[in-house]
Amino acid sequence: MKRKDINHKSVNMQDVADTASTSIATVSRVINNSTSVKPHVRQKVLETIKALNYQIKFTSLRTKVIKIGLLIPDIKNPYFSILISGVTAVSKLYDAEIILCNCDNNVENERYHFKKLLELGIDGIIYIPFAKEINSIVYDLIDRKFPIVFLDRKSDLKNICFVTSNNFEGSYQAVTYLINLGHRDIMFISGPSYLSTSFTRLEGYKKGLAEHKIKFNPAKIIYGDTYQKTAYEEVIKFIEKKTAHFTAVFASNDLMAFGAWQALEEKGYRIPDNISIIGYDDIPFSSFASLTTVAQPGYEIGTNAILLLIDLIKGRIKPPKKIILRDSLIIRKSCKNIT
Amino acid sequence: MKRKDINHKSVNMQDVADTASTSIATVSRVINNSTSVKPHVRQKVLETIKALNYQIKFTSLRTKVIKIGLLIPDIKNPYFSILISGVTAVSKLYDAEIILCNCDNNVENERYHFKKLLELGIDGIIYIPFAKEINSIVYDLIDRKFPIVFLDRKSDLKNICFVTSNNFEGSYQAVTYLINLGHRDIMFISGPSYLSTSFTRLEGYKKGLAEHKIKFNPAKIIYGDTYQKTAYEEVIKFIEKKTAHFTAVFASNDLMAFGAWQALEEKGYRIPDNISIIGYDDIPFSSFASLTTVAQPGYEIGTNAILLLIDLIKGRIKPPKKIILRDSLIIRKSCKNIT
DNA sequence: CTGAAAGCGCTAACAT
DNA sequence: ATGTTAGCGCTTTCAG
Repeated sequence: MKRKDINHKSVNMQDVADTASTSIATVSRVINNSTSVKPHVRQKVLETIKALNYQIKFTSLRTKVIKIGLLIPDIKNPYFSILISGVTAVSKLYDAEIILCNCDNNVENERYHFKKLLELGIDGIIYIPFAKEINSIVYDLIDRKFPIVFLDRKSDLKNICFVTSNNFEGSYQAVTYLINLGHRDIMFISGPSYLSTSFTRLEGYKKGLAEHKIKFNPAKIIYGDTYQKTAYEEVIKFIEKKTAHFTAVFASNDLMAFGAWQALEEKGYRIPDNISIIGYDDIPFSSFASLTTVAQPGYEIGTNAILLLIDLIKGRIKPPKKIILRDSLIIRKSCKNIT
Repeated sequence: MKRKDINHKSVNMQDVADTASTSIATVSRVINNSTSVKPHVRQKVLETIKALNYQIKFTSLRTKVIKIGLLIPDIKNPYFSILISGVTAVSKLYDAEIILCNCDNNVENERYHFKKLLELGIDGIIYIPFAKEINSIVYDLIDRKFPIVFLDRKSDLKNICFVTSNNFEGSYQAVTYLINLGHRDIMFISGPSYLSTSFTRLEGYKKGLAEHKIKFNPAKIIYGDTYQKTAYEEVIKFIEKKTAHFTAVFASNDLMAFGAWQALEEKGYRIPDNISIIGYDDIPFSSFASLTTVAQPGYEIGTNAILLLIDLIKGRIKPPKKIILRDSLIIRKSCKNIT
């Protein structure tokens, strides 16, 4: 899409200078309050700007606004909305421009967006990985020392900056809580195993079991894809096949917890009377549904990410740098003591 | 934030031209596949680009990518997430850049974002109004014929483009459904009355009552602010004060429906046994919670909005232009027949 | 087919 | 205090 297709001829700074009988430099000075300009000249320029309805623009190629690309796996996941609200809140403080890229959990989209963002001349990227394979573009960016911060994924990559939360600890807490409530058969609904969050949460789950001498049973693990729908379907299957006995479900995110909840209700179980459920993320709905869950500080992850990115862009810090925030168990009413 | 603060010196097109022993114009031609370039020259240029790790950029001031500002009242509202997903899906087809602005339901933020967007030289704006007063900047934009499309608000403004859905019809259907189920005392939780959606939905509610000879009782109207929390609080108050008798609640959005639901449960009512509830929007959670609701085609509103905006930007159409999509009642399990 | 040069809208260095 | 001019990184005439 080229400018020439666009129907919009507007008055520019030179026009203002001309009709105000001064130079373009002076107009620029007035607008930027840079060096002092004689009051009556400034006055005149200001008036001319109004008169011509000139739209001030900071589009010089020399001095640019910070442009940040925000790559989101799935805009419809409420957890990411919270995270975005953290990013946008801080962006205002720096007058930074946030370019939103929704990948819809699709690797092709991700690749497309990386390419386009780079072509747009962005200054940095906030990246939430979701795919199995790290996009080759990403390796390239890291090599080039391009400012990029990873979210929610520790990864084996060297020399990257990331902010995440302590998923291991959060998961461990959740499982321990269930065990203390008397549960020993705990179904775990994992996200895709290649995501560090999923993996780490599963590890936390295992540690919780191990610490209470409960044998880990792989049959009790379901692999979902973060979506509510898939979790629902998998749990239905699990129940129909009578795969394994369980008294509690720990889902790797709230969306999947709700999918499981729905499936269980449909199969005649009542929550928490027959089955206890814990989720992860603490999306807004979880409070409504009284879902006990592990809260991730999504907003803070967002604010930390952009702050870190800006430091990177300004060259104030160099990778690697990691920020790990704390997750915390929020006890509500979806779990029952069965001792 | 100025470019000079930014730590990033990169190879540019001139560098490529130099080491490929050709001119910058030729490099540009190769990149844009514009005029034909001799195969071996093209080859050489391509190799040089790789060798130097040159990042292709479309940042010329002459030819620009379409930049669209997306002003969202509240990114945390799942309904807007759906809408955004519609916008971003289409944006890809045009390689358009979407600049996300989250207003957090705050007029100052809205003003800030309008100002900044304009300064960034965007080509058009997708605007979801939420404030009582239309920002003065907006009048100015309309006067200037700046490409802007309004969402979810019909408004009294002349010569604007908007896309919305038939809220009147949707609301009317919902109320009629409740009435047919035997409900005559229907509490209505409105959004802010100055929003056309709120207003129109209230009108639909009134029409539904009128058609069945049920007298409209203002005492049964609660005014919320779109948030779940406020609806919750207002319903609690309503019940405690025994303001009016009701057997059903019709909320102007799902978030508020859930707020009401929460309040009712807390006060000992069971849904739908004692009270029936209908919402509006059909956010993803409503299906989980089995909330009967009026579905707004958020995704389609988003796609239509950006399509319309691009037409506006390209000068293919002129305001006014309105697109009105259809809302439809989704019957689930939050309502009960009480006849 | 290709290079030189003008120019997009603005800022900043340099004169005066 | 202000005007002139070079340039940001690229595209696009215009010559040749």
